[in-house]
Amino acid sequence: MGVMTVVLPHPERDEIRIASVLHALADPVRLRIVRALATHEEGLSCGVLPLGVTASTLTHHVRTLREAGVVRVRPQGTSRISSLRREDLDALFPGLLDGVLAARR
Amino acid sequence: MGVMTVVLPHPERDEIRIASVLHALADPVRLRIVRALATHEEGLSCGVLPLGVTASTLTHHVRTLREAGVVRVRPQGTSRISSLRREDLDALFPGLLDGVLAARR
DNA sequence: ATCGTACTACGACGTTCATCGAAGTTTGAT
DNA sequence: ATCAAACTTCGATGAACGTCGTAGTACGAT
Repeated sequence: MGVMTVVLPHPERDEIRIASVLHALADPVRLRIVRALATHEEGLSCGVLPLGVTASTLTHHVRTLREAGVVRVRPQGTSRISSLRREDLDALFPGLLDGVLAARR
Repeated sequence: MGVMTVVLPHPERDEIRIASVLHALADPVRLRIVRALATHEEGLSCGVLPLGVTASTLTHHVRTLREAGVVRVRPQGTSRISSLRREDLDALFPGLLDGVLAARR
């Protein structure tokens, strides 16, 4: 019975709050995810990344990013394709994302 | 016996880590402090801000910001003057601070 | 020397968080 | 109809966090 396919809730642009975004970005694993997504405009299935956490932990992190408005997630087959919400973030907090990504290491 | 006056440790610019900075900024009270400091180049005693937390909680927040490298704190009389480490942050993460401050509300 | 102000250290408390494993759902391929 | 792969949900666990109150230290003024 379809529960997995129930639409994934994403905040509208106006609902994105800076504190939530910062909290979402303030975790090493999630930061690595964001960096990876930054180099894959098309989006990608985070499961392919070598993050060193279990699948259920990854689910938790991707949900945190999605609910904060940092990533957009769309189902594709048995996978979920995540992509950075660059336009929204740049519009709301111009420079923030670039600043984060500029951090070497 | 001077314990209060023992130098306040600040990370060098090279020691500032993006994850720590983001974590430091990801709290409503600390974000209000940073916003206030952004409009006071000279720095100010955070105790004067209407933050709605006790003095000991404020100490905790200012220490978090200082240890992350977001603010510089210098003793002055019985007070501590905090100021934003704008140069360091802009050099390390160009745009980040401006992006955070650009967030309306 | 005393006092008030500004801040800190310490300990406690409840909450949130990152993590995992086990069990379950969905989808696409066989 | 079966099966495997990708992901989710649930519950548990230990760590980190924000908050406070109490007690204490440092400094400036009286």
